Amino acid sequence: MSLPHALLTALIERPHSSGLELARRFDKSIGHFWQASHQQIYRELGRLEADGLIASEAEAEARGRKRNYHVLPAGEQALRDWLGEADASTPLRDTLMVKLRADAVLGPERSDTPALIAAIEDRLTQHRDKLAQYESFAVRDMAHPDPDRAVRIRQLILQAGLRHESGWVETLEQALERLKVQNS
Amino acid sequence: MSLPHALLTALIERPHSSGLELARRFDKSIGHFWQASHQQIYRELGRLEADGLIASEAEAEARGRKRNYHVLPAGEQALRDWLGEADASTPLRDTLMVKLRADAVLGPERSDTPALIAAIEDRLTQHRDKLAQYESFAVRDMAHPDPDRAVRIRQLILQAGLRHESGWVETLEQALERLKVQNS
DNA sequence: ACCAGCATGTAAGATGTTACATGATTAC
DNA sequence: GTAATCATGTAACATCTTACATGCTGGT
Repeated sequence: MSLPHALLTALIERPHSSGLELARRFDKSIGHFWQASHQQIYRELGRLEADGLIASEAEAEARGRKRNYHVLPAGEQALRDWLGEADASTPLRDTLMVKLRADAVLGPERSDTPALIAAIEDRLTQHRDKLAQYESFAVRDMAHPDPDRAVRIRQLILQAGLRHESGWVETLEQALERLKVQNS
Repeated sequence: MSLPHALLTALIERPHSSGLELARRFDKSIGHFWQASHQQIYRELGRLEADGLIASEAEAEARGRKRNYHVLPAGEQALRDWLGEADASTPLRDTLMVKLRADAVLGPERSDTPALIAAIEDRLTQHRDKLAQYESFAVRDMAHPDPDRAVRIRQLILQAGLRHESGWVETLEQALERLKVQNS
């Protein structure tokens, strides 16, 4: 589970942030590889504060008031310790693979292959859009004349995203090709 | 959510299966792209039966007795209907990306890069193992002389797995390369 | 005074994980 | 008969999603 650590990272990168500001950043940069809703973020910020890893400077603890957090030394240490923990590899887990298998098992007569083709085309559009977005980031990012450590790591993460999306585009294009031939 | 549909697919493929048999198959073929524990499977089988999508032939409803299920017409229809539903694209979501970003944000002095390198090497081993496993499947699968519809779909799914794992191997190798240079 | 948007939360339910409990069957 | 294993579950908890509730702030 990485949400608390993603929040610690985001707060070290930009201290004095509020929950909503963090939620907005999770919709952009961080969100490209770790997603979280604002409800999750508020809950997790509460836990991190209770655990003494972050603190808020809010005088007023009122409901609608902005609360800005910063990371305490214990929080930075927790993040550092976490870097060395082993994590299990993310297994492939995707509904479309299940659908393809269902189509194969049902067979051409009992399946509804045209509907599946439409669903795949929809997904393909999503991945192509994301891929285009990443490519525009890459153009901006690779132009860096003398990238430092942080920039090089960001480039690395971006390349992982590009690989992920172009892999899906390739997979889905192949799927369409095969399903359409067999359906005509 | 695809677990019920994955179970329907598995039960159409091999009717008269019990919960434990399904759980074992989720550790093999189906499990390569959709995972579920036996607890989840039992719970979901109960729901599917309550919803009238599957039925069990067990005379005795006793606790330790084997219960074999089969799919009812309503279940097959539910599966067919599901094929056309749109699914959201699986976003990249991985703890190692968060760790890389944390390392970048902490900077060379405050991070523990050697620990991160060890964690990445551990992950790299996992993905290489999986990749080797998929490659051995591929050798067996691609040898098919005249693949029918079902076999071609299985090959497609396997290629998606290969792409996924080799993508991770590539990403992690790049990460190690960059981190090590900067750490020496 | 009011409204739009900012900001923080609560509640309920689905899903997933971990640990444990219990009955039935088979091999010896 | 008893131990191992097969087979089905329960319980507790963590996570994630969806929908909703409430308070604050700035513009008109």
